[in-house]
Amino acid sequence: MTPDFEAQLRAVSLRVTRPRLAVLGALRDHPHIDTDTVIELVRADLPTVSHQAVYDVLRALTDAGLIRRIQPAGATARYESRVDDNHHHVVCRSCGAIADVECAVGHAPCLTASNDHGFVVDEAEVVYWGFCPDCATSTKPTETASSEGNR
Amino acid sequence: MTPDFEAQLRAVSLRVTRPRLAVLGALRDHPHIDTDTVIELVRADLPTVSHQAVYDVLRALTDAGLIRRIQPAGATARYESRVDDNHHHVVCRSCGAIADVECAVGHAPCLTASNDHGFVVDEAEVVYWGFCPDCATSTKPTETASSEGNR
DNA sequence: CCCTTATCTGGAACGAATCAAGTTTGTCGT
DNA sequence: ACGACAAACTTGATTCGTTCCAGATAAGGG
Repeated sequence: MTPDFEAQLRAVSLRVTRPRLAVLGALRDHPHIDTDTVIELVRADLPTVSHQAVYDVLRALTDAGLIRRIQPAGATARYESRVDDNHHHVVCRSCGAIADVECAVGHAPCLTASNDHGFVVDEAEVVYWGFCPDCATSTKPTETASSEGNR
Repeated sequence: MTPDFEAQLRAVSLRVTRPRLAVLGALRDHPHIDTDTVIELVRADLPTVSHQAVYDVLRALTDAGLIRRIQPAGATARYESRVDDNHHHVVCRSCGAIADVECAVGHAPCLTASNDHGFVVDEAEVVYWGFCPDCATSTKPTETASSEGNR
C-alpha cells in the first residue's frame, strides 16, 4: 500500500511536502471529500497545517492532474483521486452522498454531440441526480411507491 | 410576444408581482444569466427591487419548475427559462460562456447507466467543457492545433 | 373594501474561497 | 554536507455569493 505519492509529486515537478502527502493520503482513503473534511483528516496527522495550505495543495494537485475536482451544483467542492478513467457520479439530492458510476453506454458517450455553436469540447461531465438507498427509503415518496420500486 | 408570464405564475399558484414578471422577462431575453445580472436587468425596469427579492423570486420560480438553475463547477449560479426539454450545456473554460446543446445520442442518453449502488436516479445532467469560438482562437494552442480535433 | 398572508425591503450575518505579507522548508549547486 | 533561492506554508484579513432576520407592503380571496 502507500502508493508512491512522492513519485507522483515528483513526476509533475511538485515539491514533496508533508501537507501534500497527507492530502494525497486522505484522498486515497476517502473517495469524495470536501475541502473541510480534507482539512480535518490532514490535521489528524499534522495538527498545524493551515486551511490555506490545504486549499493551496488541492489547487496545485488539481492543476497537476493528480486529483480531480468535482462540484455538483449547490454543493461545496469535492475532490477525488481517480483521474485516469472517465467515470461519472451519482449525487443524492437529499444527503449529498456521491458514488462513482461507470457509464453503461460506453466511455465518453455523449462527447459526439458537442460541436454545436463552434465550441471546442474536450470533456463531457455527467452528473446523475437522484436519491441514495438510505434517503430513497426514508424520504418515502407518498404515492409513487410501487412503480418506482426497482432497486 | 410577451409570453404569458402571468398565466405561468398563476398556473403554479404563485402571486403575480412585478419583480417576478421582471425576472421572467430578463430570463426570456438572456439565455443563461447569473444572479447578479438578473438583479441588474430587473433594476433597469424596477430600480427599487432588493437583491433579496431577486434571490427569493429565483428560488420560488425554480421550485415551481418555471426556470432551471444551472451551476457549472466553480461558477456562480445561473438560470435559464428552457425547462421542458432535456438539453445540456457547453461551458467555456476560459470565459464561462454557456450555450445550449441537444444531446445527439438522443434524449436522456446515459440515464440507463444509473442503477449502480442502489441509487434511484431521476435525472442525468451533462456538462461539456471546452472553449467557445472566441477563446479557442485567441488562446491559440501553441502546437496542438490540428491534431487534437475531437475528444 | 378589508383581511390574511405571501412577498418585498433593508441590513446584518454566514461560509467558502481568495488575497497579502512574512516565515519556513524543499531542492539544487558547489 | 552547506548555503541560497524559490516554492510552499502560516497567519490574518478580505472578498464574494448567498442566506437569515424583522418589519413594511401589497396580492388576491371573501
